Amino acid sequence: MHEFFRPVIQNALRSAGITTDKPINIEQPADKKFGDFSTNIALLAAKECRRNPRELAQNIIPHLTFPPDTIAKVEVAGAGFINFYLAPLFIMQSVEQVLVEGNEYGKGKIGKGEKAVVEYVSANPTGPLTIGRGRGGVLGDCIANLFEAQGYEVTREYYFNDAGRQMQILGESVRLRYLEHCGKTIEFPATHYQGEYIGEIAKEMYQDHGTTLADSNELQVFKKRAEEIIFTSIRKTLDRLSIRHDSFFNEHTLYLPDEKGITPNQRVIDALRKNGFITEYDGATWFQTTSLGQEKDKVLVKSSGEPSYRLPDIAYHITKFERGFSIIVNVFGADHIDEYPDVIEALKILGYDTQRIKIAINQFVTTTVDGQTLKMSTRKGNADLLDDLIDDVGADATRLFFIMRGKDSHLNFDVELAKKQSKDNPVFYLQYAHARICSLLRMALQEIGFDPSSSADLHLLQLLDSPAELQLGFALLDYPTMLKTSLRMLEPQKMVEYLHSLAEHFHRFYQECPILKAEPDIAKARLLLSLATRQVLRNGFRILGVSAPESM
RNA sequence: GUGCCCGUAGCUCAAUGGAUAGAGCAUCAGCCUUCUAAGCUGAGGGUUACUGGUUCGAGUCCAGUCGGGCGCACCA
Repeated sequence: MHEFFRPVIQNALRSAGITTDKPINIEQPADKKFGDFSTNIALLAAKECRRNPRELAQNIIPHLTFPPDTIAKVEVAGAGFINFYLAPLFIMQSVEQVLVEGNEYGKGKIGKGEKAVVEYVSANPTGPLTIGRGRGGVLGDCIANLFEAQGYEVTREYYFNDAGRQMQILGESVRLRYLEHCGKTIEFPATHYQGEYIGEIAKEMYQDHGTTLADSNELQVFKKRAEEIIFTSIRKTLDRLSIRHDSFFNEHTLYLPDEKGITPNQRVIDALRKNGFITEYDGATWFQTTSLGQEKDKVLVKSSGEPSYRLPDIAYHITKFERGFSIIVNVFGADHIDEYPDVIEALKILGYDTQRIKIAINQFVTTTVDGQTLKMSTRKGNADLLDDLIDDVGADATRLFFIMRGKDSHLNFDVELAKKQSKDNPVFYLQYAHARICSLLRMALQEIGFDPSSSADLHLLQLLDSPAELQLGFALLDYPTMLKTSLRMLEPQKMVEYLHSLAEHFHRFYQECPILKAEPDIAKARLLLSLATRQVLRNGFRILGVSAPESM
């Protein structure tokens, strides 16, 4: 809709002889009495034109030329806003569009021909997924959906590392527990993984191998088995939430030499060195971030000769550029907040267009059970498990609760609320609207033989003109804009809010307007409006990954 | 100490620099012999943590203060 107004206003400014370099903003006033849309261009341009904003607005209005039957009223209000009121006919014609386009309604083409990569979860296989990871997973999945809805070719990627120190400790942890099963007395270090799952893996290995592995100091067998089991469990958990990935990128590949015998990691070092950002001291190789104004240099290669995580991380991002992605999105939790600035700096030095990289950071999750707030704890056995939460409240509530707050807000996950089968629970509020429409349509088929697949009577929608109907119709035509806004902000929460208000508009319409008892043409028109609402709810639910129940 | 995020109704949270700061829950008052009341309508509830600044206009941007969270490894 914003694209509908912008050129018209642009032309009006020109023919009114007003020149300004200010952007033409199209807003949707919070209060409907200020119109369906408004622009503040007269306020912005007033200063450089040396004119009173209201007077300027009055001068612009006669030059606005809209297509017929689209705009009902244009007026100047407040300090100099120009407010637009849509014609009822225009609104209802837009509703027809919803029904014509169906599942495709709302989708855009701005990403056509562009490749985007969205990286999320990326947990190393050292233990089961925690609730905190779940939030990032759902956020990433929804963001990927938003990109797809605008026509991007999206790769959903999971970056992991099955080498490295943490995995070493994992193997060691399993081995120690295994030795316990073999009857040995061991000392289990506090630095190792404490979770019960370690013992379970060890037990399985004991059952398969007896004590035959006890004398070997070889960690590999323990590590391998642990990795397999844990990765399988992670993917199972993600699957329960319909979180999927197209690509699993193993950090290990960055340690492998190419045809010329050079590893991607080494190439990064070489390139940074050529630019004068590599120094060596204390036996290690450093990224000289002090010359970028930071307090300390950052280790790229440890004195042991192994790269630190930072180096492959840079190399990894280079592969994203080399693989032709024009948009690179990274989703991660607040605990990784310090991770990306160095990567960005390095990429900038190496000449990559870092504007293409978008970072979505989600703040932490606390859970409330029985009014008691529990804090997430890491690397202890008592971290809250995502699987337990899904068991408790179900996949739909888990997904929706994770994204119903802005990603920058700390999320307080009220487990009791998520379980409630009542109106307090936002999941039910949304799904109920959908189920209610389904029920209505079933009844309509029975009572008046309404055929939802027929498009013959679409024009009847134009009969509708009550406030409740028009507001619902307006909400429907707002959907494509919301999708774009949500993507621009990398914020699926906007969609949750939108769908909530859409459901609200529907419930009000349903309350105020009798449907099956209305005269036949009106009844059909209202059923079509309901059908369009159901369509938009479904399309929105698909973006959020929430199911659309036919009855409740 | 320092980097990032947050501070808005009793609670959980909204508000692309715009108009009288909004929802839900909770509280109170109404609406079912009628298409799902898991719904709708209405009322009360605010010095947007504080102090300055920027401008036609600030919850929003800038500086500082006070609170809370997360980081600040030759772990990832």
